[in-house]
Amino acid sequence: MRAAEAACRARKLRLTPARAFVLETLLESHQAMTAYEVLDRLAGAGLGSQPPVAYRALDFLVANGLAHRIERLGAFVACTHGGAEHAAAFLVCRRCRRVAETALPRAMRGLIDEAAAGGFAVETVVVEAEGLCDACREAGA
Amino acid sequence: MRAAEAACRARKLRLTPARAFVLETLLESHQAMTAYEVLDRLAGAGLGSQPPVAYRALDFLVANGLAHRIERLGAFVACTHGGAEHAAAFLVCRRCRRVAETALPRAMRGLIDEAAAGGFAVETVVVEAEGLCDACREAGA
DNA sequence: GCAGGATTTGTTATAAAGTAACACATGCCC
DNA sequence: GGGCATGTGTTACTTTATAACAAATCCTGC
Ligand SMILES: [Zn+2]
Ligand SMILES: [Zn+2]
Ligand SMILES: [Zn+2]
Ligand SMILES: [Zn+2]
Repeated sequence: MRAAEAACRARKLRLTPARAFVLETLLESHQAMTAYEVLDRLAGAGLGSQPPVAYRALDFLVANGLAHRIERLGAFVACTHGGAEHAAAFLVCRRCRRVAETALPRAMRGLIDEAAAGGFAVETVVVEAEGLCDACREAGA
Repeated sequence: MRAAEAACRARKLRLTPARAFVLETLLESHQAMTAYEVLDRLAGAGLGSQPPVAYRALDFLVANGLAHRIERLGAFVACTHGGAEHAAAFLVCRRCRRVAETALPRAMRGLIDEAAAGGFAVETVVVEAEGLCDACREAGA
């Protein structure tokens, strides 16, 4: 959180109350949250009750690398890197929706270069591994 | 298409009229199609007009490796491998929604092994590179 | 301080994507 | 041809996401 605030100051981004609240909410949740779950929290805090409020805050956080959208779940998680420039991969538990962020394998370069050779200009890469986390595996599939 | 029919016979899968129609539709479309676009075609062919009709056919095709869901788009493409067992990565044009299927980099193994070492059992991996295809890049961003 | 532009918020309404549930039909095995 | 699995038709609904536009707020240069 501190890191995020610092990153926003450094980049002259406005971490408004709603945005800060959403980021804190994501940081405290240990699972991916849908926009509507976030919206519930916002409503509870009196910061807005309509979908666009949640989507706007989330869009801001994602655009500035403070949060990530997990495509597989249509849900969001706080970034664990405090917003520094980075490419990430995710381990997504299909049972509890817990998400671990890891470094994007260097080997992905190969894919990008190959694509470029074929005329395709890669801008972003989504890597999401779905499976079962430790706790869920022990608890039974 | 021939390959898909053969694969279904070999695996005792029922490629019913609706399923075959959806697969053909995807094969002929050179872009990813949403479930509702598929549904429109189905309706046009008199094969059903309600969302579950499209989703059931698509679920069948995806479950059996004859089509893939592009998470980034919430849309579907026919597999270019005729259903043989395989892990794929995708190059997704954000402008025209054209999708190219490529082999999943062998290096992804590293990610999977690393996850396993951390107690996470990977079952499937989604790799989608988003960017601009050759044609769209030339036409201007 | 304050005009004027850019950004952010509040709100309504609507679009798009996906699923639950259940009755009915169809194929398949014996 | 009885019984069971699989597939279909349909209704209704949930979840996810955006368009559009007016009001408020912030910044910047004067
Ligand atoms: Zn991150
Ligand atoms: Zn889990
Ligand atoms: Zn494929
Ligand atoms: Zn394109």
